[in-house]
Amino acid sequence: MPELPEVEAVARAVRPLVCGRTIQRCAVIHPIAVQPQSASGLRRRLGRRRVGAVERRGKYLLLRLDQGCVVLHLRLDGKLLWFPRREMRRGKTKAHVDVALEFAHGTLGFVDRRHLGRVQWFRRAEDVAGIRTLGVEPLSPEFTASRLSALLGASRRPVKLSLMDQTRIAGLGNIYANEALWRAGLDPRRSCQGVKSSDARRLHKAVVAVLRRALQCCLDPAPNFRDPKWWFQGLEKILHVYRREGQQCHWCRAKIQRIEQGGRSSFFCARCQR
DNA sequence: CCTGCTACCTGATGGC
DNA sequence: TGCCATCAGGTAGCAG
Repeated sequence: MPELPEVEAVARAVRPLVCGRTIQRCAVIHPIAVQPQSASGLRRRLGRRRVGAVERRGKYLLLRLDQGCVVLHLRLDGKLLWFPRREMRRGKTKAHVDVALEFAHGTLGFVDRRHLGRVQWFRRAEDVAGIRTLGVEPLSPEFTASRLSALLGASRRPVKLSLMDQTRIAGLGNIYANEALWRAGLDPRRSCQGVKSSDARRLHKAVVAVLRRALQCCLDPAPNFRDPKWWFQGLEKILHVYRREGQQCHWCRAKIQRIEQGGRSSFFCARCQR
């Protein structure tokens, strides 16, 4: 499920739990979560390694180790859970956990019922193709209106697809691409070459505003890894189009429409977005 | 190089 | 209630 704001909030929440701590042991309960790597390889690489830093790149989460780094991707359904030492002794830890990183003070569990997410080890983050080719971080100073204009370029594909293209902008997914286009008043079907510089300025502002607002929402309340059922709450309240087909546009009251683009749902207001 | 489609998985939801 | 179809916030890999 998560896009940039959710992954950033997870990174911030997990950082104080594991930074400076040593992974005593890595247990791979469901090997699909580490494919195409091997469970034994991951165990060997992570065991007795110290976590130096926790970082986010696009939607990837990195645990920098004293040797190499753990690369996590939550994909659609992955989550992190934290089990304090006491719970582990009561044998609660293994429930639904795919990969467990055991520290002296507790265990960090990766769970993903759908098994699309991954926990893997790489010598360097750049060894991951998906990370190497990531585009600009939209909340960094490098992300400017003219940079956005340039990266949309003269392509004829719909602007919504390019917004979600991780090699152009890192971390924007279906929800916030939809929301940014609504906020910018741009039709998701508009071709990139049709996005003029005044549109690009509005779109740039909208992307930044939407992500900032969502991040705020994700940080408060902060992720509670100790509650196995926990996930980000309250995001519905900040959504204007996503999953609101047939409901009134919050700006003009016209009905929100749903169409399909690149196999994903796009939601927009045909009156406000042109 | 660029673009578009499919596979990968499992659970939730809604219509009949 | 049960069954079936559809949908889900992502990416890699492959074909054209």
